[in-house]
Amino acid sequence: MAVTIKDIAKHVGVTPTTVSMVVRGDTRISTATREKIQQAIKEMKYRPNYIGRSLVRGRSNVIAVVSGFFSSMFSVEIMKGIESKLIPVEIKLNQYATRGMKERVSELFREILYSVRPQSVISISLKPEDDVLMEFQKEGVKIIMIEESAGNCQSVKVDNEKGAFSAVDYLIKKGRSKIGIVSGKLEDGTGAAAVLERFNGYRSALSMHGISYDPKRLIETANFSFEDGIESAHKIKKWDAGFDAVFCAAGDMTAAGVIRELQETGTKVPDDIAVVGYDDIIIASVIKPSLTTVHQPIFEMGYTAINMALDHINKKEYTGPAVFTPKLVIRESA
Amino acid sequence: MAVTIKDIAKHVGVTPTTVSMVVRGDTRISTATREKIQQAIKEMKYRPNYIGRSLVRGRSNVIAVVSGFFSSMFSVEIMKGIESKLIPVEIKLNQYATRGMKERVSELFREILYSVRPQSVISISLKPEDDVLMEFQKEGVKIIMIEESAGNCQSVKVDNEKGAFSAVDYLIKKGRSKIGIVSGKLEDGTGAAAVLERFNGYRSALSMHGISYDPKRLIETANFSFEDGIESAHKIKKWDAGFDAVFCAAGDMTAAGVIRELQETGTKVPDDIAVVGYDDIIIASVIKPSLTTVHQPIFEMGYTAINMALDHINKKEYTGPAVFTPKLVIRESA
DNA sequence: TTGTATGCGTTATCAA
DNA sequence: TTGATAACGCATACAA
Repeated sequence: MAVTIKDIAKHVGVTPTTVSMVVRGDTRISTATREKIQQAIKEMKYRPNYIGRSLVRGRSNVIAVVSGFFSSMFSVEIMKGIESKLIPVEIKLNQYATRGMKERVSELFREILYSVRPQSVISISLKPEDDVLMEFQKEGVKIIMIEESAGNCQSVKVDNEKGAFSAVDYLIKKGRSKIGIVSGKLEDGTGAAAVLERFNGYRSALSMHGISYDPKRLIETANFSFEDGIESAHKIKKWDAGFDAVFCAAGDMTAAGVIRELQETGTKVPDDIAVVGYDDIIIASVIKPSLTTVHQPIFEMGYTAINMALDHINKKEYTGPAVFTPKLVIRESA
Repeated sequence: MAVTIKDIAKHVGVTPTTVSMVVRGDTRISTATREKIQQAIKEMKYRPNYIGRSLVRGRSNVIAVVSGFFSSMFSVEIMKGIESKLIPVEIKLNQYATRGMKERVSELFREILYSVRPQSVISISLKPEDDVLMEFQKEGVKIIMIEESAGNCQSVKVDNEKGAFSAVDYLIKKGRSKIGIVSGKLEDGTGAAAVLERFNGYRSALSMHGISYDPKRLIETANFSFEDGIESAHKIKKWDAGFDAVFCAAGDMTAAGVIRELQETGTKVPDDIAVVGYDDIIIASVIKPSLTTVHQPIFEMGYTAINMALDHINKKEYTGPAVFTPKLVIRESA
């Protein structure tokens, strides 16, 4: 069996209480006793059992990170930002994925709240129902929302509308007018704030330039995948509305699929159809033509989220940026 | 405060023991009592506190996944495989990253063993020292190693030597003879099993065809990154050894960098220099020319690892594949 | 079929 | 400066 506080206490000839105090760095213990105990801790290789500690404190030293999938490019980049922060070893990062099951979101959050009892939660593009949020507040567990927001939660956001606007505005200024949008599902309530905001940016850029919106140029996709892009390209070629540009709000991976399939079917990018992506993941600079896209400071968002979480744990007030501005990166595809 | 087993017991008029038994599905409880208790659990929204449960069981319901970085392509694909398995909600997936600090590997594993007390550990390309492995065995915590192996651990592997061999063999049969290798650091002890095996595959393919190995055609890189590829391309152009092909054992991302930079500096791929990658991540089919590469069944490896972990928890014997064979996927770059 | 008693490892409160 | 005692929520051996 593992070494416990009791073993140390017995070995040194003090009580568990005293050992516990030394372990936690309480200054009231005399130097002599402290040194004896620290010596024993080293010799006997004692390590605190986090489970016992959590039980008595009513809370585990966990930061829960919740996402639809941790394998998506966006989540990965967020995780990079989170991992770039030096997190104290005693704080655990737990991952929970809904695996795309929207109906499970609230249930998962409740499960995390009551059964895991974390210090705080970082939610990636996910938002549970209002009564769940209330329960979190009641229990004093903070939720940090990335790409979502709610009254009593801190959130880390990018201005999606501005990002989309800048992309479409650019296309129009380059002389394009039959501009389509490849978007995530619009009607889909949960976790679709970003989708809607980008769509709004697209429409407002059009109307600002006096171009009327044609619903035939809206292509909705579900998975933000390369394959979605290929499928979208088929629709673009098939639909009679005609296109001279596509703003791929569904992200670079999908944009890469669009470009690939357009090329395969004889359409020149950007000559026949210009393509602008969203995210600026590495693939954007690797494909040919390289992708003009809206850069998202995703890494920084992850870094910000973990800072907020740690500040909350340390009872400090977070005072840094929380809203990031995306930036159009011009390359070859538009 | 949250609802506990005691609250339920008081409400129904039984003891906590009885409630506990119902929660865990013990069949000895009479239907009448069981139903009353289940009713109360629903009404009062009781959820078991995993911390209490873990304490008394001496083990938390955690599967720890350890990796250098969770943001690497390889880890991401492994995570996809892990996530594709339906994991019972009461089992938690914890992530621990060494963040590339090799000297922290053993310490991190000990920390996980004694302070987290997980059910099992999935180690991605990481191997702690032997005495740490012994301690895990003594505590009955199983380590499942991906891309590594040790006496008393289950491991999930690919035959790297065979994969590298098939790539280089293919290049030679296509008429290339001045074949370089872009590899991870060879001398680097920890976590470098795969690097060495691929290098061996490269050499044995050469020697099988009577081509002598020229150390000037070995380019070592550190980070498996796109930038590493760019740097490698510079060396390829600069070195007097001459190249008509490059086997990029350091992976597709690096291969993409090599190709990009060769093209930028006027070298035609594959006409002047053929390039073969390793991994077959999505980028391989997206770049131009698309990348001939060795497909790694990384997803399946992750899926296998989580199955091994769950089988261990359920005290079943895992009986599936554990060694995967990579397969050369021929595209345009070679 | 249900209850009693005990303990898991740690910390908090209060007393000495 | 240290110790005694109780408590956190749950599970288990054993008794009834």
